[in-house]
Amino acid sequence: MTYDVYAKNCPTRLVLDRLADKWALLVLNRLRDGPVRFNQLRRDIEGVSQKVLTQTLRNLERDGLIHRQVFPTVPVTVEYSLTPLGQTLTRTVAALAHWAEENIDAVLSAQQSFDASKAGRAPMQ
Amino acid sequence: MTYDVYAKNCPTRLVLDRLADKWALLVLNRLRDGPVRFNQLRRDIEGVSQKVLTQTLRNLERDGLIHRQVFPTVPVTVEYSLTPLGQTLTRTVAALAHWAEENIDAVLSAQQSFDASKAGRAPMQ
DNA sequence: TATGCTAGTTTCCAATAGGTACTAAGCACC
DNA sequence: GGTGCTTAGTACCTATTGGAAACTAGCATA
Repeated sequence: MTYDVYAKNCPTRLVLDRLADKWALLVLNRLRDGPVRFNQLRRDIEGVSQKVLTQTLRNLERDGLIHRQVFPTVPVTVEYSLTPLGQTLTRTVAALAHWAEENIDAVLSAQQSFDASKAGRAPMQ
Repeated sequence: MTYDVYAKNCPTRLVLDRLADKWALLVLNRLRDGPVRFNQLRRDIEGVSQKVLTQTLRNLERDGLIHRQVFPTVPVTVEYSLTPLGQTLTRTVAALAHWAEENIDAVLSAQQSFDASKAGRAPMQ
């Protein structure tokens, strides 16, 4: 059986939904170089709240993309790392982040000329 | 100057925000093979509402990723196509969609075993 | 005893997203 | 003249998201 990302209710849509998440992409990319602890992720990925980071990690864990390991130290230590499945994703995710860094200038200037040409009109919603 | 996707307020974050959007990814992927009209996109990408598709297309146009061409036919025809900048993205986007189709089975079984192991506990929020 | 650490969980509230549905414009067709 | 087509714009209303901040647990340190 073949799946089709364009089809409604197709399971691949669920996967794409998960991947189409800014925080999830940043987390996956950050885990490329090895395990990282919760608060380290929180510090590295600026702007993510504790609650949302927890939710993101839980979702990624549920999807089998990352592994959560608890060390009974004091205070407790929790390390997150990529699973083999997650590792198959990182090449693509890194490419996306890399594209963003490479092409940001082109995007910003496109936005400026777009906004300039639409100046004065009311934006939608 | 180098950009850092992990930094708050970094412009690359804006780009990643835009790409981390299910509908945007589906639209970009759908435009790979050539120009497509508005209602054709609406039919192909099941589940997207008119309003959201319009917003998505406007954002992608603003970012310089797609081109909007109006033909003064009756009724009016509007064709969307990838810009050269957008074309540099399609390889990555297609890889993401392809990954989703390839690894859906692994993800679904991971979800099932995760849910089974957590059965009975209350979910967060 | 009080404070702090990690890794969350929970509650409350505000902002945003998104769906439905109505409207427009301009012409072809019946 | 009324209806329909395409591609929107807009209003209304609700559902979901997401932030801030307080709370938990268990133990170490001062």
